[in-house]
Amino acid sequence: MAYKETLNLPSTDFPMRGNLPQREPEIMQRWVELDLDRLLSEPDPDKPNFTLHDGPPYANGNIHIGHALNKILKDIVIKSKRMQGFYAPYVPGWDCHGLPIELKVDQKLGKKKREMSKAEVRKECRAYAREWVEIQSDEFRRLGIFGDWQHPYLTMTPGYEATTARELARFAERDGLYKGRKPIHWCSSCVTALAEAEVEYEDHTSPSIYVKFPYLDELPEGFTELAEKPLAFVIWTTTPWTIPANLAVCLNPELAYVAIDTGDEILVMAEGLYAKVLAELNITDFKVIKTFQADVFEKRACRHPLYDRASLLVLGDYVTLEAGTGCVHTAPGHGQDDYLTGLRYGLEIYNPVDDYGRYRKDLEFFGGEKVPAVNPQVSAKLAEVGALLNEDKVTHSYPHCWRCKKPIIFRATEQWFISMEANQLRQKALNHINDVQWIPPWGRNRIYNMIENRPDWCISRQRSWGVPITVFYCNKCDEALADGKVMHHVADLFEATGSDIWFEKDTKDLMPEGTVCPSCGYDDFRKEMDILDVWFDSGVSHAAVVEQNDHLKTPADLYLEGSDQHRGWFHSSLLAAVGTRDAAPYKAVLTHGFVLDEKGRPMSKSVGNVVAPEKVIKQYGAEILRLWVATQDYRNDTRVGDAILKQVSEAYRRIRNTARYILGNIHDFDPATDSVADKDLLEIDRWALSRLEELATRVRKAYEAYEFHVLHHALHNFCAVDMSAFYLDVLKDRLYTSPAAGHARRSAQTAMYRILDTLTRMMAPVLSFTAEEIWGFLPGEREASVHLAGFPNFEAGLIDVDLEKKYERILAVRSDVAKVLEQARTEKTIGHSLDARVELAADGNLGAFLTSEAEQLASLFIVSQVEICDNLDDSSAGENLSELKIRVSKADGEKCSRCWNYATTVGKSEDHPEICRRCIQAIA
RNA sequence: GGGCUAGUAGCUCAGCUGGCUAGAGCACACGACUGAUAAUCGUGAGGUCGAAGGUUCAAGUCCUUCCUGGCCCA
Repeated sequence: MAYKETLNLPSTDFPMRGNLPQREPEIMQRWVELDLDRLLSEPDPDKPNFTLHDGPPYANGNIHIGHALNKILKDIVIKSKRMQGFYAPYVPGWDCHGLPIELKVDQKLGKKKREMSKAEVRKECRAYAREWVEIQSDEFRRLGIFGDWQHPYLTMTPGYEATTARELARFAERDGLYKGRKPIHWCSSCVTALAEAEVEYEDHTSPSIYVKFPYLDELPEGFTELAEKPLAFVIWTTTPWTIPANLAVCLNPELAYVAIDTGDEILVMAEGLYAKVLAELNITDFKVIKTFQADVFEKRACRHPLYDRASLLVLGDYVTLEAGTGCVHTAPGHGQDDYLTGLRYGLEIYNPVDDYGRYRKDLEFFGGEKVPAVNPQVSAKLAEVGALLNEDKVTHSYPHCWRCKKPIIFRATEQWFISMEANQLRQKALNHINDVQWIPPWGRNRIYNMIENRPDWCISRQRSWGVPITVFYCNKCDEALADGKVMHHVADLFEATGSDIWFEKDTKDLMPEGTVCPSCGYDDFRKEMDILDVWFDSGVSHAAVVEQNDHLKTPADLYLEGSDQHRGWFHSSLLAAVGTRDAAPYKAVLTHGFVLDEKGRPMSKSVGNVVAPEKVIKQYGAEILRLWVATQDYRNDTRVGDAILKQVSEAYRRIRNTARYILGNIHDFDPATDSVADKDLLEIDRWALSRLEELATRVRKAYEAYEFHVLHHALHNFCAVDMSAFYLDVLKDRLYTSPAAGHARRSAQTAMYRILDTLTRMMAPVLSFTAEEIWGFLPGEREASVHLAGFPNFEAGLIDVDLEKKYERILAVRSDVAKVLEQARTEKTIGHSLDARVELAADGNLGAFLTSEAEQLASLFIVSQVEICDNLDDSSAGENLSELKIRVSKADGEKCSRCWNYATTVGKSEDHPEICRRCIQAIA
């Protein structure tokens, strides 16, 4: 027992268990004391700038796992860039305006809201957003995200709002801004526009009518047989009140249509629907006289059944065979598809219904009537003119107002748009897309297709919580004044006090003195009460943040968000920048997938499969969440759940224990005085450093390519396979039993020290807490924080390809030996591998190789003796190396009670009868 | 319905321009050690590469169709 005292056993205070939920806050405290966020935000003119511009999360609710994934990825990018030698500041931001917050505040205020002014309600919204910014800020910091948290950007601060207004002014200056119409959900009872989130779908009984639209154009070539009788296209609708607004009938160019002779007339509908329809109409005597594709009728005209105007035949692929006739009644002012079709064909976005849901007075037949109550009258009128084929009732899901619970309508209203064609915005945006690096590359096609096909950007919202659209209307001629100069004037006012003044000040105080209406010369105006789409807010962040912050560089090097942002922020940012600057706001765009549960389903409260970051942090620690991010190939969707997190924490423990073991074995090592020069290192130590350098190279490349899962697997594999299972295991004998300050032990310590130093730096961007913890235990002079240090430089001299080849061969032999040792263990010949004596034999090349390496094989196999024989009869053949013969037997001699190797020298010494000669020399 | 995208062992990932019995690690089973010990080491068992066709001397890798997911639209 006394001999144990002469060993150099590992010793460290570095705890085996991470205890992350407790320890992480302590490490964060250290970062605060070091003032790391500020130090890392300080510009460093000697370093190239790398700007990752943060996409602002919405300032409402606690963060979810998707936020965690996004922010951790950004943090890994920022930290790795910094360690690669960049100055990489990170300015986090929040999206603060918009409907969800307004609705929450509405709820909170309840009846009180009615007595409050718009400006007062906005103050409540502001306070509400601010509250969540603080909460989320803490939550993000708890994840170990570094950034300028003292100076985040908020889309609701005066400066930001001023920029938003200015960017809008720029669009106006370039004639990119115009007023048009678009159908929106409208509640005639509440007299208000509704957002999709305020619409509830419930069952509702509506009329169901079939209506004939008489064809009155020339027939296409080859359709003469249809000229013999009156010809009509048959539509089906459940909203008769929209018939007065009908401007077109839409057909699907992919579907076959038929003309049916019913005796007195010829009716047209889709081939796949006519049988069903005719049955409903009780028409039994008919004949299909022609089948055709609809495209020949494109842009030919029917006559409106009630009014003396055309209803154009148009094409649209959204027409289906699910219901109706295949000929779709199209009122561009009253439906989404209808609207888009209307735009494509240049139809008027016609809406004869006022804010209270009444037809305009001048509408023939129905003026002043309320919709949809007017439905029976419309049907009656259609019957009267002979256009109604059938009337019935149908129950279907229909939108209702969430507040008053009444059915709502779809109705075109005046809205502000950014034109996709003015200044060739669309084409320019498409061109710029091609100059951006999309990671993964398919992102390019995704956003390209969207920009190519999207309609003009509707930027107005009939809401309170947002940046006002800073235009005025002449009180005399009603002309809109969207003048760049005037708008810039307003923006300057916002700069000082924020956009609330729009709702607080009188109109004349918001306009430059002497402004008159350009069309009538009058000088009395009213302000627009609509606000801007929040996508416009965040879309101008390049102007409000990147351009205005001296620490950041324009255009940003990288935007990094979920793949839904091809439609969202990447999209609006691109349009906002190209429209005003003719440049993309980013050089590269990186996207990640969505976080799903372990079965690959989206997370939802109702399914009960939500994994909350907060809970993971409490149970495992933020570090495990960070490592989880690095285990997943985030370019696809990622999965998370208990089993996966458990697996991640296992991987974590392996890395942590490897570090701990090394720390324990270098506790008496001072790199400044005890290091062994490269050329004097023992062979296997040189091998270990060669492997390390290859790992570092792979890891460096993975960081550069943003392939963090590659780096994690490489790191983990290195710890588990190269280190733990081989190198560190083999090293034990040398470390424990040789003289503490002798060359052999110092050589091992030198290698181990360098390995851990490199590993720690390499893991720091991912395992930010643990790397910091290890850093504090590493000996030698070093920066106060690993996050102030850099990645190690590439040392080509450490890579020794020949040596690695040699060890590859040794490891193959070792693996074969291990199998035979296992057999011996099963047969109870040995327990520990040191109980064994191994005999090897092989012909030719391998035999010569083994003979040349004979000296160190016992140590590498962790057995007591290895002997190379000429021939072995009763032996096992290798599995890796079939020419290899292996025999295992009980080792010769006695077990040394100090080093546990068997040796014939044990018992030969009178002074030390229990230990071997090697140990006697070691303790001498 | 459209645009984009994914589907290799229970899990997380490799598998380059088609070419040796499809690889790691983890988890699992069994065993060893008790000087990394709520650790460590060894061995083993896991895959018709989503399915079906096709091209080829040869396909996880190329082509077609289908199935099942995801994001965004409609």
